[in-house]
Amino acid sequence: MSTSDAGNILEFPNIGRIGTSSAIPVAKICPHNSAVSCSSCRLNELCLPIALDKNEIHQLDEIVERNRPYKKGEHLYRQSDEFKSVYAVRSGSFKSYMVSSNGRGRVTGFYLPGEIIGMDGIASKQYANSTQSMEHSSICEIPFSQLEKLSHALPSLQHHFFAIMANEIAKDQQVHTVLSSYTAEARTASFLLGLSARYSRVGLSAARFHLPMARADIAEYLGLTVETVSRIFTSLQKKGLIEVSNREIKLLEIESLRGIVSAA
Amino acid sequence: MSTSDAGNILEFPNIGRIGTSSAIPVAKICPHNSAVSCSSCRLNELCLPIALDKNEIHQLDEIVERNRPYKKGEHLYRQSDEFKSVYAVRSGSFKSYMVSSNGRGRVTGFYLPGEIIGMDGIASKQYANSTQSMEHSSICEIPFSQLEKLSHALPSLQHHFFAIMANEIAKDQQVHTVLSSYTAEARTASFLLGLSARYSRVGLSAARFHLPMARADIAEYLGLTVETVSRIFTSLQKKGLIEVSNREIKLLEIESLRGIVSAA
DNA sequence: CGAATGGGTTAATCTGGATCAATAAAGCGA
DNA sequence: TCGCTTTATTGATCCAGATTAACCCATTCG
Repeated sequence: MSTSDAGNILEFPNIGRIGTSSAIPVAKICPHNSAVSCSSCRLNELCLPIALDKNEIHQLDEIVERNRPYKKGEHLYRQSDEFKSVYAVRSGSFKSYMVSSNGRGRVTGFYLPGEIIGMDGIASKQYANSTQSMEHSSICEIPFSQLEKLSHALPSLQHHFFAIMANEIAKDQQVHTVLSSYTAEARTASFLLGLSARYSRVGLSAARFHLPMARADIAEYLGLTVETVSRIFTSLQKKGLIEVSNREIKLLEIESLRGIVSAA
Repeated sequence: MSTSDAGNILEFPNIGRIGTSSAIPVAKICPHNSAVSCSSCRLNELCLPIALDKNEIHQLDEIVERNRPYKKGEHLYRQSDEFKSVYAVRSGSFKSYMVSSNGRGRVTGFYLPGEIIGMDGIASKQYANSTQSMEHSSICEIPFSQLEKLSHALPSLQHHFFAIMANEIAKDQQVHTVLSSYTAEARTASFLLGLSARYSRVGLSAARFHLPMARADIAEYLGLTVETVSRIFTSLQKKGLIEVSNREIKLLEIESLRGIVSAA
């Protein structure tokens, strides 16, 4: 997958690859306390520094602020806060959601290590979502005005940031397709395959992973109810396509899952 | 609204304004044969040249290619074509859609004058959608490699293009919310209000406009069926909130329509 | 420790919007 | 202008997924 899958989690053929990257080296997730610099961060091939040379990474390093870790449930920012920075997930995971007048259906994205959070605030100068840690997590904060200045100095950074944003747009359009036409089962399969792809790009197993989010979050994200998500997990398990135990997921028949998605 | 509402059509409070723009002057849609240069284009306050000074607009002008007009149904590009340019709608309208293995639910966006098309192709170097004219339309083509170079030379253009892309991201997230939780009626009301806002920013009436797209396109875009869209148009009309006659729409009770959306 | 709390599953029923079907009305090419 | 095709409306039925309602289990906390 790509440098930033942030904001959605669905798997599609042509989306999620950034043009410049060819073979992305497998990296391991950095532990919370590692990565005092981008050059030493194991995510640097997936995150902002992609395609930058050593000297350029050093310049990027200068503007990155490595904040204290976030506890589960802590907010990175809230809807309507003044936009100041974008954030790269170093470890853990985040979800963003919108508060709408009624109660339902508001999770807009999940963010895993190496992904960029907060780009929705750039245009209006305030964040359009609230974003919250789903587990103990750590973050690199990149003040946007400085990122802009640096992008101006480093054409490859400008190019890459354009690509990160464009990738987000392309994937949001895929999500649009999913939400507007897939069945509950196809949405769920697509969701699992998307997560799988995103985990595998940070060097974790594509076939076996931990869900950082509650069923209710998945349901909101996919425009379903908790009960439906739960039922579909059970039914996929009965069909032998996956194995679920609490939040541990094993994908047993990835091809069949893909089949469900493309039949949708 | 903002410089680029491209890709979705829903109205929301904080989305769709670009930070730098304060009071956007009302402009009229340029006729097909006008606008031989950005500086003389009546859309220049809404389109790419926003926030550029005279000299900068002139430089932008140099890279813009003003293509022959597109007939109804003609393709601007097709899914998987090599990405080369982004496009600004000069007049008319376009729709973009994705071909998925099954048949249904594939329209991903509508594009009106002043809006930017094709950004989904930047990341993967090929277009993720096909995009097609919905009526006799004209377009400005902006070769992306040149836009990138020029953005590097002109910080305000870089800033603005970041904002255009970010705006697209923010609005796609709003669409996510709509598709994942709104009822058919709320989706439709939201759609009409969004179109209204986009028409009014190019100087046309917010209360009365022509739908460039077929009911089937609206249905696909909103994740509904033609029948449902048709029924909801009829029922909104019976309630006295709108008046529909073929593709002519009059919004009679904008506040009530907003009420439907926020109750959703 | 027992109780409260938050997640998760399962089952029974209900319903909004899909599907199926028929007709009407525009648009359009010859 | 006619006939054909495409688009839109309306009605009757059906069904995927929502809703409602128990219930289970793990934490956590007084």
